Amino acid sequence: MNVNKRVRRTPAESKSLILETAAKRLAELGLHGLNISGVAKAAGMSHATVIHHFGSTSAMREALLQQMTNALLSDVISALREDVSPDQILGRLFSMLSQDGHGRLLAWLALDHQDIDVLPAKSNTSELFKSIIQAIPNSSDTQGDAKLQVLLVATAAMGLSICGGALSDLIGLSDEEFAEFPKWLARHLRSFA
Amino acid sequence: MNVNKRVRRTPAESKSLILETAAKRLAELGLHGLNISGVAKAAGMSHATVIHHFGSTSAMREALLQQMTNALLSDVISALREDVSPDQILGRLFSMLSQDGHGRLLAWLALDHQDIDVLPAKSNTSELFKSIIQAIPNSSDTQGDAKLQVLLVATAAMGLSICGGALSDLIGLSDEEFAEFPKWLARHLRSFA
DNA sequence: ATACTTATCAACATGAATGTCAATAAGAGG
DNA sequence: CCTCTTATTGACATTCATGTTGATAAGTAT
Repeated sequence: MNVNKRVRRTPAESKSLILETAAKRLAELGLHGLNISGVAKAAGMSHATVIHHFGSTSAMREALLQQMTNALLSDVISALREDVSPDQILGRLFSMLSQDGHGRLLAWLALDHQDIDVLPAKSNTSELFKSIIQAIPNSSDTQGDAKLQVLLVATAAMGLSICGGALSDLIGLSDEEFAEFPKWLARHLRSFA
Repeated sequence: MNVNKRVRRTPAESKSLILETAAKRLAELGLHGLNISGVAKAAGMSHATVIHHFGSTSAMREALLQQMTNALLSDVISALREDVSPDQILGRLFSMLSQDGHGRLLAWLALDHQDIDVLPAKSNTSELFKSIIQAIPNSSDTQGDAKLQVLLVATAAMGLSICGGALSDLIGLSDEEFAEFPKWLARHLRSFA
């Protein structure tokens, strides 16, 4: 039949192809999609190749999280540099966290190895939150409020990305009401300050 | 050495022993602890016995969730019947969800088989939410607000039970500030109405 | 062309988790 | 004491994911 033709990529090409595929599978298949064999198959290579580039499965997943938080960080930072009004920042963060499986991936990592130190991209994420907190309108005596607001937004976004649909069903929200949730939350957060 | 002595329990005893052990392991070891072999070992029986009683691993986990949501439901219902003031109800729900791994178990179930229909205890949970929504003070034109508040509390509690500690670190909250979070949220929710 | 580096892959080894099955024994009821 | 039900178990089979290794070939440099 076909002679075995090998595609030989540069390491950078391979890595980005793999991570791209992994991200796609995360979005489509959920966290099940983030195993070596599946990703490799979807990327059109053998799983040994993936291990060759990343060293291990968990390293691959951490690289993916790294990449995703980097993207998130730069998104938020550019938003902060633009003329986005400060009271919209939390809304932005919220939607960014609940989209693209960011929240799900974070949650999965936290759930899987609950021995937390594994949380990678720590410095990045920390920087991200600092930027946001500084950008939130603070009255001087509600110093801590900004942090609590961020915590609320982060936890809610995470919970939403995991269980949002199911919870909405259980609570009895219509699709329209459910879709309004981020705006509703943003409105109330604005009134916090 | 020792003659093989078998303990013969009634099916009810076995089941409750297994679920008890599973709950303990969920709290101590996280979701990793919820595998057949581990639970069986910790309960002092062979894993075949566990399968004999529950039929499968996932059935055991669903039974555990069933039990936990039942406990949660009766807790909340008794709280509703007592003289708990309505504006404390969300706080109660919040703490109940973020304790004992309720949130983590729910999240794990949702993450694992994201094919949602597996969500068991649907009727129970649904009833739970209905009771709570009815108990929330509603102005007539903020009919939907109660539901959104519940959604906020549920998602935040879930996110908190998964990532709370890590997020708090990343955001830079002190332990005291972090501990204040539920009260802080409850205070603001009260002002929603 | 030749040699060298290394990305790629098939095959194998390993280990964990789940589930099945037939044999055993504990207890209940006759 | 005998019988019958069934909770319990060890051993086996299966599946799946991860990781290893030696061989192969694609591309680069000399």
